[in-house]
Amino acid sequence: METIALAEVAAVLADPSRASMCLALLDGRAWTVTELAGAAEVAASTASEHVTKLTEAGFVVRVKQGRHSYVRIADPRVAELIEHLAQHAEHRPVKGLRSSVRVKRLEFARTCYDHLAGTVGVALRDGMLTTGLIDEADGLTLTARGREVLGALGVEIADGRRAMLRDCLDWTVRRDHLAGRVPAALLSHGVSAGWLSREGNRAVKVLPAAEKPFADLGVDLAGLRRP
DNA sequence: ATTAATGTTAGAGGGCTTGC
DNA sequence: GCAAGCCCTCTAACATTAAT
Repeated sequence: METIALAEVAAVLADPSRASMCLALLDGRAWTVTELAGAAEVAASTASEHVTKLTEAGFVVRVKQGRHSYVRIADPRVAELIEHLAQHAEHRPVKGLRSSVRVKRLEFARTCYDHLAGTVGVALRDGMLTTGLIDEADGLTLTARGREVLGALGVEIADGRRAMLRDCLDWTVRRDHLAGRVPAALLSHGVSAGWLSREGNRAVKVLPAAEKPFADLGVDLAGLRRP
């Protein structure tokens, strides 16, 4: 029974068009069906059918707003599942200069659904551990000092049942970065505060304004090798 | 009210796999 | 080899909504 369910779920992601749509949705934004059709390079009607299948499988949710139908990842756990599958897919060698540059940018800093991943994401986990802002003695927890520093930086952590902090394996660096409400709030605030800028294809640009706040979080951005 | 944009559905075609 | 079935994709038609 479970094997049948697993096969059915896997079959939903086995289609190249649906896989392209899921990867596009990993940037955390809500996409219209037309935008997803463009991302997957299929007709809007085809995209609409794929969105229906992804919705029925629980991978995405559809929100109707006027004549638009917005689609987004249903749950952060779904995003992490897709991210982990991408980890295997990205094992293939990169061809061409443009692809190589794109991969290098993604390796340095990118979004993993709603939080920061890549070299910067991993450095953030290391830095916050080293400076005692988080603790992993009894699972990942935010320390009192961590709350204080984040509060001083203006990062407001949303309430909710989702875990505050958890590890998320990074497919480029092959080490853990932080997932959960805390890193989600940090990315959101980082973008609005002008520390970070979301580029296309999930890449994140680290702006000069990020140097000071990231130093407070134990990350020496100048010491990280940029692409 | 009309036009344009967007999304959904039905039906058909093509490619592939499977069973005979 | 051939028919049947499945899956993916497309066009065409239609419904809905926003813009003019």
